Amino acid sequence: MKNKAKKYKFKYPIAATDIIIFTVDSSKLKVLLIKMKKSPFLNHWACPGGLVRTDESVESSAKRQLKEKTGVTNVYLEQLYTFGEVNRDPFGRVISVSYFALVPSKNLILRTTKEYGGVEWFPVDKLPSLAYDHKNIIKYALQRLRYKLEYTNVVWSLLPKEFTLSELQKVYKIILDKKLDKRNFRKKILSLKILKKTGGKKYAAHRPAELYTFKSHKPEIVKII
Amino acid sequence: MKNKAKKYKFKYPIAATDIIIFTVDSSKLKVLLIKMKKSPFLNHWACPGGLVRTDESVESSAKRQLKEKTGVTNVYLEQLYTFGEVNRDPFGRVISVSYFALVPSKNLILRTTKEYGGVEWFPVDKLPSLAYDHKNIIKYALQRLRYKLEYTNVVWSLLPKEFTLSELQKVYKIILDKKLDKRNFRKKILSLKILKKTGGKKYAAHRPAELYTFKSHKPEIVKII
DNA sequence: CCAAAAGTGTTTAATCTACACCCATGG
DNA sequence: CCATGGGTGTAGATTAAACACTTTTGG
Repeated sequence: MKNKAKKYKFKYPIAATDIIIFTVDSSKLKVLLIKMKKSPFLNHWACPGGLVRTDESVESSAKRQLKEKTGVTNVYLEQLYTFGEVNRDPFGRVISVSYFALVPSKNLILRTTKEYGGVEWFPVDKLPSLAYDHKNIIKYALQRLRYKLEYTNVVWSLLPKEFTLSELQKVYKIILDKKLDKRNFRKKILSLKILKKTGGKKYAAHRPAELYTFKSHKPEIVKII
Repeated sequence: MKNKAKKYKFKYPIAATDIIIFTVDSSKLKVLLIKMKKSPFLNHWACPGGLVRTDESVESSAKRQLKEKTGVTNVYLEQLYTFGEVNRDPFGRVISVSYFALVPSKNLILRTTKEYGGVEWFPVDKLPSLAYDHKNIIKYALQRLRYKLEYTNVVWSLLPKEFTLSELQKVYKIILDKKLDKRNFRKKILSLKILKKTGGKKYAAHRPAELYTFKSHKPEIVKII
């Protein structure tokens, strides 16, 4: 009965946020996870998250979690889905409003707290044992991410301010996991008029590449692929 | 202080569901609303909804609300968005997980309870004064509905089992609010192989129309328009 | 026989797909 | 001078858009 009392500590379900944070790094799509120290999820990993307070909106809560748990601020953040199965959380009746975040790979300043056993990036195709229903949530987030890349301009949130067309194409290749024809990709992306040349070039042991930026960093619906 | 005590009756925000129920009837897209009897929303209208209990999932809660408030069961129901602003509900700190439902126009068996002042269908272009942030929620639901009609087969949930191609086209015309070429529409919808002829015909004061049904009543991604 | 909606094809424009070679640089 | 990735165009296939007349029934 003690257990049950604990389980139903609150008269109504309480709300939490969980954030699926993606980046592209070393030719891999990665997700940020934290290591848990509490049974029954000892040494399992979870997406950062926590309870929503009464004095903050759900979105503010997600931003706060993101900052507190990872030090990440000012990134693309979008509500994903609300998971509300009765037994999804063994610690209590918690409804999870999930968000997904996209960060450029250089913003990888990770912060850890003693509450958790660590913070790490994992390639999405090599995930460790996950706590709660987070395996499902990540799967769902991945679908949404692929969709977003094909139908909106949010890929800007995964790239540095200036980038080459090949770098842009590579992000698409990694996330969509399919080959794209270089000429067709360039023709298409340039025809959309969402990029502009910076005038700069990236030098390397081959012909220098033009650098581009996104004209706008606001989410827009654009059919890209 | 009494007020404040009431407002913060719960240590954490509590969760509710709100359901935006659409139908097409008399050449209008309509939404089901219930009339409120409590100040500050006396005589305002709201989408049906209510608190999520600890022993039910969020989706079950939405289905329960739908049944209790309107008598409607067995309809298309999809999670829409979770609205979590701090001051969206003057009665307390409530997070609303919204759903949208699509019902065929003949399932209009409305039920009302003494808790509310009435239940009615309103055309989306002639909405009454709405409680809470429900005007926004309906606007959001409408966007989603239009998207769903263009990119999935869920239009089946707004139609009777058997229908003519003209009836199908009319639903698209009403919801998307744009003219569609009859020949192109038929060519396209038939090429998708999602319909089959029933063999029956609908008779009227003109040439009889072939009746069709959807092969599948499961949501699928299909580019229709 | 008349009114009303059902049903049906073709032509043109736009978009998508496949595909191969030369260029500019660093080392 | 060579290895490496950057940069470019065209032809054929597919898909989308515009458009008008004949058919079948009820009344």
